[in-house]
Amino acid sequence: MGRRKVEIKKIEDKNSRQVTFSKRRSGLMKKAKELSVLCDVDVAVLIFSGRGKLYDFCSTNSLAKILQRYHNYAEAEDGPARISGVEKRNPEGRNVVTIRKLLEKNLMLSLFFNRDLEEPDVDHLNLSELVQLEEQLEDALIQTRSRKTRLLMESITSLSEVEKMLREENKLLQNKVAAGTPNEKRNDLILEFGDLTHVGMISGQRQAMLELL
Amino acid sequence: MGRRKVEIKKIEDKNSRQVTFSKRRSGLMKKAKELSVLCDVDVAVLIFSGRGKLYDFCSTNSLAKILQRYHNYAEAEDGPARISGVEKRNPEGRNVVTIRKLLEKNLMLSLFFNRDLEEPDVDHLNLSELVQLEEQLEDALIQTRSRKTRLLMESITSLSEVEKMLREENKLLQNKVAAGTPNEKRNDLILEFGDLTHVGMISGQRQAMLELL
DNA sequence: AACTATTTATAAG
DNA sequence: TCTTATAAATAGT
Repeated sequence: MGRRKVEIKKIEDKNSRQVTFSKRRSGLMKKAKELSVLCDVDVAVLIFSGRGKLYDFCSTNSLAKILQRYHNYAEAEDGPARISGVEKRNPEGRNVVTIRKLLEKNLMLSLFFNRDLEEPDVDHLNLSELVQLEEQLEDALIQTRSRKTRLLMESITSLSEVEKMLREENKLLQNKVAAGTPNEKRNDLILEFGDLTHVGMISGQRQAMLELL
Repeated sequence: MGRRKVEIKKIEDKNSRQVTFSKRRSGLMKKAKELSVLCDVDVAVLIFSGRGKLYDFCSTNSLAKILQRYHNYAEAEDGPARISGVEKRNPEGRNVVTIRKLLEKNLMLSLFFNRDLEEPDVDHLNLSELVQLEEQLEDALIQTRSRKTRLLMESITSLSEVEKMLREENKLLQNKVAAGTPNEKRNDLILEFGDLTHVGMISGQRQAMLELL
C-alpha cells in the first residue's frame, strides 16, 4: 500500500529501512490497540530494534496481569474437570529438559515483570537498567539460597565434629570403666543406650545430601 | 477500511465481534511478520482471546532467544562502564517487593518458555495444556527443593539425637570413672577433649536455620 | 515531517 | 467462507 508494491524481504538501504520501521511500527501498535478495543481482548506487542531498544504495546497495565487473569479463569472454569481427570505426573524424565530450558531463559522474567508494574503507560526502563535490575534480583535469590544452604551445612559439620569427639571420649571412658568395673555393670551401660555403632548410616545420608547441593 | 468507517470501541454484537477478531488477528500477525522481515527486527505479538485462548506470533523461535541476544548485547556494549560505575546493591529493601511480584506472576514462565521451543511455527498448546505443564514444572521444583531440605533436616536431627545420647552416656561413664579413678587421671581426660559444654551454641544456629526454611 | 498514488486490509453482504 | 466496495496504511517523493 504505497506508490508501488514491495517485496517482503529485508530492506537493504539503511535509511529507508529506518523510515519503514518507524512507519510500520506505529501502524502495528495502532492495529494492536484497535484489535484490543474492538474485540475486547488482551494484546501485547513487543518490538526489539536492531540496537536493542524495546518498543511495546500492551492492552492492560501489565502482561503479568493478563496472564494472571487467564490463570484464574482456567482454574475456575475447568478446574474440577481437570483435577479429577488429570493425574499430576512424575516430575522426573521428560520434565527435566523443560526445566533446564526454563532456567536458561531466566532473564526474561526481569524484562517482562519489572516493566509495566511500576509505571504503567510511561516510557519503560531502558535496557541497561533492566539488566541491572535483573542482576539484583538474581543476586538476592542466590544469596538467600546460599545463606540457607551454608547455615544448614555448618550445623551438620558442627554436629558431626561434636559426634566424633564425644564418640572418642566415650570410647576412652569405656576402656577406663572396663578396667576398673565388674563386667555385669558394663553390660548394663551398653543396654541402657543401645548399640550406637549403627549411626554410621548418618554419613551415608550426608553424602546423599551433598550430592543434591 | 471496509464498506464503512468504524468507530474504535467494543463491538457489542457477539457474532460480528468474533468475525472482526478473526480478520484483524490475522491482519496483525501478518503486519508483525512483515515488519520483522522488512526491518530485520524481532517482534512478538500475543493475543489472549476472551475464552483464554492464546494466539501469537514471534519472529524468532522463542521470545527467550530474542531477549538473550539483547542481554548479550548489553553486556558487551556497556558492560565495562556498568561494572566499574555501578555498585551491586543490597538485596534487601526495595528489591523485596520486586521479587514478590516476580514470584506471584510465576506462571508466565510456562506460557512463554514452554512454547516455541518444541514446535516453532506449529499451532500452540492450548491453555489447559499450558496450565498442566506449569503445574508439572512447579511440582518438580517444589519437590526438588523440599527433598533437599528434608534430607538436610534429617541429617541434623539424627546428628542431634546421636549427640544427646553420646553426651548422656559420656556423663554416666565419667561418673563411673570418677568413682573408681584418681582425680588426676580424670583431669587428663577433660584436657584431652576440651570443654564440650559450649556446643550448646549449635542449638542457636539450628534455630536460625529453621527460620530460613 | 508532509504529501499522495497506490496497495492492502477489512466491513458488510 | 468468499466477494467487493471502501477505508486505511504506507512507499516513494
